[in-house]
Amino acid sequence: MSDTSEKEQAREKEQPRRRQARGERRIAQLLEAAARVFCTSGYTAASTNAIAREAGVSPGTLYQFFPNKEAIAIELGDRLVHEMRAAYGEALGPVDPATPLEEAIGSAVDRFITFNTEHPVFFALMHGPDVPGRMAEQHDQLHTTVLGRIEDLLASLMPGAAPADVTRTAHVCLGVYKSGLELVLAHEGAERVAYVQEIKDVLIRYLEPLVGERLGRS
Amino acid sequence: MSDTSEKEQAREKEQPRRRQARGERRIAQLLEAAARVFCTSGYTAASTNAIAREAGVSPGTLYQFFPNKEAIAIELGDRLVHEMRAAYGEALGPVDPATPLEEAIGSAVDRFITFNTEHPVFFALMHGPDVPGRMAEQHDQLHTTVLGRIEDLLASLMPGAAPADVTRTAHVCLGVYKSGLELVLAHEGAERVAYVQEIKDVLIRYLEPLVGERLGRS
DNA sequence: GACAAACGCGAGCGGTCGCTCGCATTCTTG
DNA sequence: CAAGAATGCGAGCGACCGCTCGCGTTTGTC
Repeated sequence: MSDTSEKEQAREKEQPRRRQARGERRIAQLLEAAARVFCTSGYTAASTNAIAREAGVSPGTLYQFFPNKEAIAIELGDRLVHEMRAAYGEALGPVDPATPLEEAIGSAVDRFITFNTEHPVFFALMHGPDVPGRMAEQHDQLHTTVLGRIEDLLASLMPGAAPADVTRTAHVCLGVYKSGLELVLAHEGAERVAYVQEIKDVLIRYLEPLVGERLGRS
Repeated sequence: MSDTSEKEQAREKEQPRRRQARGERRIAQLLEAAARVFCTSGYTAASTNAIAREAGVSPGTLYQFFPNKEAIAIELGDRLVHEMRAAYGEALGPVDPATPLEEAIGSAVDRFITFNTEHPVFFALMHGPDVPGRMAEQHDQLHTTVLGRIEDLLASLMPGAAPADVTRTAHVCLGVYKSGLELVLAHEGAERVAYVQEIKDVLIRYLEPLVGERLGRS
């Protein structure tokens, strides 16, 4: 009964499908178009017909490469997460205890701000309240991963704190970053730079008292 | 030609319509139902049929009292804003220079958190990325008002700062509050209280260096 | 009690959206 | 070149949504 569908699913994973170069190009083209549309309309309000039109193809062509609307966002999200991990995976890695707090926060914020400004669709997809089923899963997974990294980083900075406090502090840091990112994306040029500095200031001043007992320089 | 519609519009403003007590009750009932549905689904995803069902009436009855879906949210927003102004309008009023920073921030945060936890639909309506036309206006107006209040308050605390810096600081404060509110609403009991304290800590530590030159106590 | 206005109902209209299907075209393979 | 697979098209299906309309019921007024 379910043998067929299971086997098909398995084959889908192993051999994603026989594709020509043209097909791969169309997929990239469609994902770029989807990123633009998602950016301006959000996931739910974006229509698949609009994505196809933006890509300059027919709705039928879109569904040649994606089984449904959600799969487009999933694939887009997967590629973004992959790219983020490849480029900035170490941004939240274990921090050198000799590094001053300002420097650690500054470089982490800079890396993530750079990524988010270069890929504004990332914020649109991961912040929308509308994302359905499978996408929420993907979102939660990334959220948990990032949060875990921040917790580890914080735990190494404030060794005496209770786990619950570390978790709470991590949530606050991520929340501050997200709200700051919204402000950063809403401004340009010098003002944008100033807002980036504000994020760093907020985080530094928030965390400094918590890591006060750390070995100071000199 | 347009005479008729103009007069009707004018009359609509002056004499909102001949209503029976039953009608007023239905309106309140419908607004409560709408608040629940907006809370769980957001504005766009909420269907007018679902609101009517939640209120236990037919779609036709709903449209007896509201010209369209947007008007429901508008009316709900108006009542919430009115209630907020009545209850907490002074929360961001001119601050007594003798009040310590912690106390000023603490009481302002407490007031707004109380309002938002008692009316969760307020956050849902004012934070959703989906709000259409007229509602965005209402949202912007409130946003501008609150921001202006914060700016005035900050200006009195940091007299030496440039206006652009005050504006930026106000945006950051509001952003921090909003992201904190999200965390507060996501938790309950003791943990919720702890997150409220975190908001205060973030704001106090962020603002303290900026108002350092203020007259200190003793 | 008579009359009008307000209230209440729910089938259904017009429109959009996600998605399909039949068929034409292009590419790969032998 | 022939055959089959991949690609491309766009009209349109089914579902849902905002909203309407005709008609029956309740309420206020004289």
